[in-house]
Amino acid sequence: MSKNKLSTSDRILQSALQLMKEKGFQPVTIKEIADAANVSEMTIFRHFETKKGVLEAAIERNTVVPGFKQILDKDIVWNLEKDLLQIANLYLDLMKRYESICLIAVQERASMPELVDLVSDNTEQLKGYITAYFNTMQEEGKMKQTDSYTQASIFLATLFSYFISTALWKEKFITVAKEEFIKNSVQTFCYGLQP
Amino acid sequence: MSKNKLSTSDRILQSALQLMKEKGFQPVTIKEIADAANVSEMTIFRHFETKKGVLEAAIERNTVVPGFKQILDKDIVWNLEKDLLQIANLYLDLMKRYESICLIAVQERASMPELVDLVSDNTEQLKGYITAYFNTMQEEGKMKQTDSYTQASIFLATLFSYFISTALWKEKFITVAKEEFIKNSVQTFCYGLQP
DNA sequence: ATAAAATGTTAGTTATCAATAACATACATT
DNA sequence: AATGTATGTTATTGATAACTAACATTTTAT
Repeated sequence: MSKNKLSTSDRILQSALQLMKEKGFQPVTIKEIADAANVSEMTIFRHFETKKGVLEAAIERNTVVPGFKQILDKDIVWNLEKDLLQIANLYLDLMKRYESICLIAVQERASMPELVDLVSDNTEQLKGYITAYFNTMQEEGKMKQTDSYTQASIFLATLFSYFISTALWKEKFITVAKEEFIKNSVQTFCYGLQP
Repeated sequence: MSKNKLSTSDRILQSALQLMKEKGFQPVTIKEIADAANVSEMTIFRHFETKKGVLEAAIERNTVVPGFKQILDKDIVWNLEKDLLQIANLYLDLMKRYESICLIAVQERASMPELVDLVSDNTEQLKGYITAYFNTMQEEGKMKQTDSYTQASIFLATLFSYFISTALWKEKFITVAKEEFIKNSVQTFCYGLQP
C-alpha cells in the first residue's frame, strides 16, 4: 500500500465519514461503506472490528488541535475590523475541517453526546479568546463599553450560523457568498461597536 | 375520547415527534413511540398504517402558516431598533413552534429533502420582508445605504444560529439568555446601520 | 344493557444488518 | 519456491424491528 492513491483503511474511513455526515451513523450500512470504498465488507471488519470502530477511527484521524492563541496572537493588530476579519476567516476554516465530525455530532447527539464537546470546545476556546480581546480593546478605548462575552457570543453565533446552514443545506438558507457574508457581518458588527 | 387529556392519536404523534426530533426518523422504533405514548404497537399501526405515516401525520398536524405580512405590517413603527426587536421575537417564536420539524428535517435531509423546504420557506419569506423593509428605511434616510438582502441575510442568520444551536445542544453553544441575545444583536446591528 | 368502536395481547412473518467463520486468491518479500 | 499478509467470497448466525393476523378485552355511544 501507499501508491499515490489512498491506502485501503484511509479509503474506508473517508467513505465512512462522507456517508455518515450525510445520513448519520446508524442509517449507514457496512455494505454501503464497503461499496463506496471499493472493498469487501470483511475488509472493513478486519480493519476496524466493529461499525462503531470505523467511526471512532475516522474521528481520531480527523481531529485537529486548533491552537488559536499561537496563530492569532501574532496576527492581531488591534484594529477591530481587521482583527475580526482575521478571526472570522480562521474560525470558518477550522470549522470547515471539522465539518464531517460536526455533522455526525449533530446526527448522533442523542447516542454519542460526547461528540459535541469535540466541536464546541473549539468555539468555546475561541469565544474566550475574543472576550479577552474585546476587554483589552475596551480598556484601550478602541471599542464601545459592552458585555464582551455576550458580544463574542453573538459574533461567533453569526459565523456559526453560516457554517452550519451551508453544511446542512448548501445555499438553501444562506445564499450570500462566504466572503460577502463575512465582510458585511464584520463591518456591521464593527460600526455597531465603535466607541 | 377527548377528556382534558390528549386523544390517542395526538398522544402518539406527540411522542413520535419528541423522539424523532431527538434521534431522527430511522433510529426511533415503533415500540419506543408506543411506550412513550402509553399505547400498544398495534394501535399505532391501526392509526397510521406505517412508521412513515406517523411522521407524515405529525408533520401535517404541526405545520403552521406564518403570514408575516399581516402580523408585521400593523406593528411596524419605522424605528429600526424597535422593528427589528419585534421581528426577531416573531421569528424565534415561529421557529420554536417549528423546532421538531426542523430538527427532523436536519436528521433526514438525505432521505426526505423536501422537508427542508417547509422550514426554509419561512425564513426565505421573512428575509424578503426584511429586505423590502430595509429598502424603505434606506429611501427614507433612516438607515445606512447597504445591500438590503445581504443585511437581511446576516440578521436572520444570527437569529437562526441562536435557534438551531439551542435546539440542537441546549446551552452548549450559546449560553447567553434569549432576551439578552436578541437585545444585544439587534442593538449592535442597529448602531452599525445608522445613517 | 348492549352493540360498536377502540385498544390490548400474542404469535408469527419477513427483511435487514452487524458480526463471525471458513476457505480461496492475489501479491509481495525473502 | 516458500511464506506471510491483505483482501475477496460465501454461508451462516443472531438480533432487531416493521408489519400482519387472529383473538381478547376495554371503552364509548346509544
